[in-house]
Amino acid sequence: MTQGEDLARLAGLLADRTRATFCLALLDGRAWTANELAAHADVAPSTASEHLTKLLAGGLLVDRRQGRHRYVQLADPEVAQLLEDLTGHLTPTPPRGLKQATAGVAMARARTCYDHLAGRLGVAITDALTERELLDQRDGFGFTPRGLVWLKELGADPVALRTKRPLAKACLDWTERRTHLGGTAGAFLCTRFQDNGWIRRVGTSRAVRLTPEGETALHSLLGIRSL
Amino acid sequence: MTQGEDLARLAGLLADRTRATFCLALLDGRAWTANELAAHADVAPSTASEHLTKLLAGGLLVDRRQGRHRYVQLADPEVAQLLEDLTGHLTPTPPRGLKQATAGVAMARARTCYDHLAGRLGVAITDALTERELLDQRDGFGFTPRGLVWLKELGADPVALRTKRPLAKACLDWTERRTHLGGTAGAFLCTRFQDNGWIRRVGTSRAVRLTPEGETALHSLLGIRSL
DNA sequence: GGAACGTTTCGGCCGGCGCCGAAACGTCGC
DNA sequence: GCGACGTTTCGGCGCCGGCCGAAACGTTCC
Repeated sequence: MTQGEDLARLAGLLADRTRATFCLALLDGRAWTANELAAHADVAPSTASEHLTKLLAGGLLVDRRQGRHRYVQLADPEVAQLLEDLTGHLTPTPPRGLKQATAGVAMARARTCYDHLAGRLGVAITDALTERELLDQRDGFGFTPRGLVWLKELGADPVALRTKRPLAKACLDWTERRTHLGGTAGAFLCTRFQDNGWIRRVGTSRAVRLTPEGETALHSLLGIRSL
Repeated sequence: MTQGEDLARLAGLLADRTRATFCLALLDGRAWTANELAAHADVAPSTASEHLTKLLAGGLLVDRRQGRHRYVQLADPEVAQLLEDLTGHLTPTPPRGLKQATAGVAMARARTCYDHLAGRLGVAITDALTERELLDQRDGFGFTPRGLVWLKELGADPVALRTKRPLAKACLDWTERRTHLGGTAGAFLCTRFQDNGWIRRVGTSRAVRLTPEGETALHSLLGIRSL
């Protein structure tokens, strides 16, 4: 009985245009300031502040105060997963206009899913890892011993990756309808690729673009030719 | 941008105590009448009617009119999956009182998840199917040729099970945090078990109880001893 | 036909919520 | 210290949405 109230409370957090826009923006995994979000959702800063306190209190977001700024981001990967689930269940509205259409194409090709890679790029990497027996999807979803070595060779710190959050996690992709690699390993690969200049963010969106260097690197590293 | 509005609209459907209670009740997979739901959520019939039209319009529910009754149920298994996802993300509130506690134990042991079996029973069946190589979880999630024969021997109609909805689908269990069998095959097993008198509903809840006949049947059929 | 029953529509009430602008607070840089 | 800036608090406004009871509609049962 009280379960219904809890569900209503959770849904209520997202049942507002402005708050929903905030959360979707935060799905890029970055920390935003209150002002940025206000501008993005086209509301007054004071309004944004009120919404943020609600989302904070609801446990969907966490904040980090730095000087006169207040950075806010999704509370944890589970929240991101929840949002991905929800957006996946939306009735797909056909894109209006060329701009949105090309943006959709870029997102489908490669994007970040909270803190790891998704889209065709994310799936391709996951497939390649599985094919080379670095990742094992047969029982559970985890790295093989050889896969762990591979991660280490890429510069991963085995200790840093051993947290409460699972190393590898299957994350469902709503454009590909396939699973791709999440977890701390997925996050590591995403930041590593970015640091190496293999991928670059497209504008301020969640879409990313594979650089020429990234293309050759992916080919030599995992045998991925093109998307 | 409009994506935020869509998400808000979807969440808004569940952002009401009464509507959330309706949806959670409908998670048992059965069709309820408007009056039953009104009584269950403790609101006037007229209020329930208004909520139902909203949920209908929102695509979460479908209705079937029969005489002077209006039966309503979840629109499709995807909606059920969405609701399961959401409830799984709720902060688990400790049960208050002995009644709720025992109810929780029964639910954890065996329950229906929309139209198939979940809880320890559901997971045990899925594990047994996998172990006997009737179900294959290695790539994708599907029945092996031998598994299809097994289903047929249980009385499944191969034609009836071949619909747009997948035969086997991995469904995440929020008490066990493991996957169990959904899809048309999962639904078939659930109704078959019920028809055979192997399981019986506990009161009007989603919890089910394994009958003595069911216990011996599960042992001979899949080697499952006890939960 | 008439009574009982499930359902729906309508009006009206009430509370809550999102929004803004103004003002206050804190921090940073000069 | 002072101004600029990001953020928050507070009133106040307006509207939307949930709730009910009364009445109407349709079906079923007798």
